Amino acid sequence: MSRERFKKQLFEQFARVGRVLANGHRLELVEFLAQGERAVEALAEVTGLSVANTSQHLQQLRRVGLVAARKDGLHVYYRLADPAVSKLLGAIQSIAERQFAEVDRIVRSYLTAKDGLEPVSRADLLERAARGDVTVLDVRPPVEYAAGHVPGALNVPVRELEAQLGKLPRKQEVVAYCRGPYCVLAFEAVAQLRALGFSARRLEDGFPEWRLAGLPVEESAAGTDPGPPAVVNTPATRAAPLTQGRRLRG
Amino acid sequence: MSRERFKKQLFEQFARVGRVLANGHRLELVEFLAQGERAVEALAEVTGLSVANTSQHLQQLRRVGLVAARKDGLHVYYRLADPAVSKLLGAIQSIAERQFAEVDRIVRSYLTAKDGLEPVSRADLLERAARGDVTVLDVRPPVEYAAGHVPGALNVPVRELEAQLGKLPRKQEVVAYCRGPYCVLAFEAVAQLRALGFSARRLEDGFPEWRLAGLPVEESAAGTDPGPPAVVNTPATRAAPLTQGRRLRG
DNA sequence: TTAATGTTCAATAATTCTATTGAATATTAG
DNA sequence: CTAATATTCAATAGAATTATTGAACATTAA
Repeated sequence: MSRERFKKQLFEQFARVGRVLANGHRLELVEFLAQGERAVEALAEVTGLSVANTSQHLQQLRRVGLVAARKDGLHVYYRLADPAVSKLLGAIQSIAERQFAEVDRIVRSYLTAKDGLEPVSRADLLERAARGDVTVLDVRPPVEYAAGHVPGALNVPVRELEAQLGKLPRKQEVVAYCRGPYCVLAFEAVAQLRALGFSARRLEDGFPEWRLAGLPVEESAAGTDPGPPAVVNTPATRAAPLTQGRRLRG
Repeated sequence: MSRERFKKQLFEQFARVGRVLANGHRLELVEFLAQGERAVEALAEVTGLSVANTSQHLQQLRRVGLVAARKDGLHVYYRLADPAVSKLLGAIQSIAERQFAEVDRIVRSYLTAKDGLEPVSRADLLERAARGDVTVLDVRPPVEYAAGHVPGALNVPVRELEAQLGKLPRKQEVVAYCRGPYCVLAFEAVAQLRALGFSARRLEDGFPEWRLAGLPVEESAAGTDPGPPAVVNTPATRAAPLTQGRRLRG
């Protein structure tokens, strides 16, 4: 094999990974999977894609080793193949962020209020939580909360926020978080709370980054919905063949 | 703006970066640019693309902020916009590597000899170089050598290796390196040297990774070819508009 | 000014990717 | 066994990406 051909083949392999990162829906799937494993239908709902289409995107992700899958009964649960995938997504986001005024513009145009939205750093939150002078608010759905959350965090999904205001002390600052720097749930919660007179800010990034940073994580059953088995991101079971001996139809 | 629309737009922005990483030639360009800046024609030669095509690929890389460009006289010099881009490429390569038996197969099928090709770690090389019991061999072209190399390394391009064997002491092990883990020059040099009876191994990864690791770098004029100005990877000058006031033709 | 050079632009055909549709497959429950 | 469910497969039309071509542009030198 000539050196030129060798190089072409090699970079073609690398590009296969790149191609899979070239679609917004797939990146969204990766972001969502960063929290733990999910079945196809749930992923379809989050992204707004059809189930069939979601399945195809997931298989592309799986083919290049970005996600892994595990079959349990009727469901196939997907998860990130490696925490490094989360970092890869972060790198892409940060490059996009740095480059595109547009990313900033989109974020800002969604957030009507501009001031006071500086996020709280993980270190600050950890310290203030230890002193007990802050209310930590997890605005993700109970399923995700159950799979792991910041110790001591209250779980109030955004939809129920207004109904459950009573849970929140008014004297302390509220720090809200959700899935990651671009998960809009926390933005929304902060906006709502501030509109209601609370002092509220976002945590920098979100829960996956908290976990990645090696900070303490609490796991517990959620009150309402047990959700899928709370096996979170264990890269132990490698992608076994999902279809046994199925072949093209003659 | 609804939350769904907001998310779609955001991930579409991220996917713009992903799309640019979806092509083998562009990844190859990034790998080559990891060593320092290069003019378009040189990049076209390395990748085997036409100049026009290379230019278009480079502009795609530039549009999403992966590379930056600087115009000097007739030439436009491209460079990585940020060392983080090098890491991003590395992440993609490592995922591809982990997933594809094929990547391994390609590499191995190019290397006829399998044994003794375990690379030398950077730490080992640094230590042994200090003791002087190893010959460090930089097999990249003189231009690249001049822009920065491992201290004390001899620069003998692969093509001239056989002619310049006299420079190499036979009693010491030779450690060869080039651009990165997938640069084939070092593989070739090692294969040649071993065939000639030398004890030879590769350095793990290559020079860009050496530099990224913060290890000492020596810069010097190359013997033969001064090459382009040896400004290496300074993210200081941001991409100024390259075309001044040029418009579509009526 | 003109000529030469390095780079970029614009249009095009060939290839590749995407979402949709409806059918096929595996698993569980009855 | 049959029915119901979750997922995957396969075919297809519409959209996007790629390499090629030749021309246009910007810079330097004469």
